[in-house]
Amino acid sequence: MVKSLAITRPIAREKQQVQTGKPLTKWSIFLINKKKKVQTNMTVHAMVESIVGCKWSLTVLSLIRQGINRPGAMQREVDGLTTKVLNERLVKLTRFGILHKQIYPESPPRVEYQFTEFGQHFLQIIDSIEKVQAELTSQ
Amino acid sequence: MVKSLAITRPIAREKQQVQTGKPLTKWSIFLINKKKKVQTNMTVHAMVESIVGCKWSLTVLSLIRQGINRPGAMQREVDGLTTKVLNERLVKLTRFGILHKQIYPESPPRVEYQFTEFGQHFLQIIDSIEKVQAELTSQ
DNA sequence: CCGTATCCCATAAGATACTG
DNA sequence: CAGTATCTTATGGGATACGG
Repeated sequence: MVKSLAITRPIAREKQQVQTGKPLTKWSIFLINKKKKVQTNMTVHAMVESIVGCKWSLTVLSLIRQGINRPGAMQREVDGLTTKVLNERLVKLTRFGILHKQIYPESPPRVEYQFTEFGQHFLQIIDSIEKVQAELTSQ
Repeated sequence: MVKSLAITRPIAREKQQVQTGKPLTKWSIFLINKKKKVQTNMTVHAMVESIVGCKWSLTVLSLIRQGINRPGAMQREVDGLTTKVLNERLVKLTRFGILHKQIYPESPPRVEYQFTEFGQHFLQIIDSIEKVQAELTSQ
């Protein structure tokens, strides 16, 4: 008899965190749930794992920072990025409160994503990655 | 007829990178392979994804920085970290040249991990994560 | 253009047991 | 103590098609 497998992968881990509210460390941050903010015991550490653990997340964040902030444009820019996955990432980053989704009621529909104030904090992490990259390259 | 699934997850991505040598961007760094250094077209971006994407990696790096650098001690410190996964992470981080494995030929055997000079660059990333955490907590 | 839905399968990580 | 091996299962992400 084998016990059921623990939830382990990034997206699953996130769900688990939200459900159980169990912290990895002592801090808490906010996670946006539908229309209200719900406090959960998720850490930046866990958030970073959950985000970076998902393929294309860093790519998407980089793109938006470069000003490529419309889904269609992103897909055109990146080879191999499918609609489904792109949307999953955008939804997730939005749920995390890192991105804000701006919908323009036009025809054809237009949507733009931008960093929230909260999300801007995360850019530091992207920065540090690029900084390391630069350091290692310059040698 | 469905084509074989592309290799997509962190560890798999790493293998793919090493095998094909296809870069995600224009930079190259080193990956330590057995006893010689082999240049491969892996980027810090990809490396970070591959590392952080794996559960417990950040935890392990944090532990080592705190001076908890022996496998047994790590396991005692962290709840839920199994031998198998811990070892997988340590091997990987060592292969990446981020950690150095120091073996003391004693009995009982003693092993200690420490950051390589190369690996110290990565501490910036951990730092930035902790900085963000601190920023978000202090509000 | 934007988003959702379905199908599919290689695989990450937990559980467990075992060796030097 | 350090590390390996085997088994297991839920799931991330690609492919594809469809709807507003």
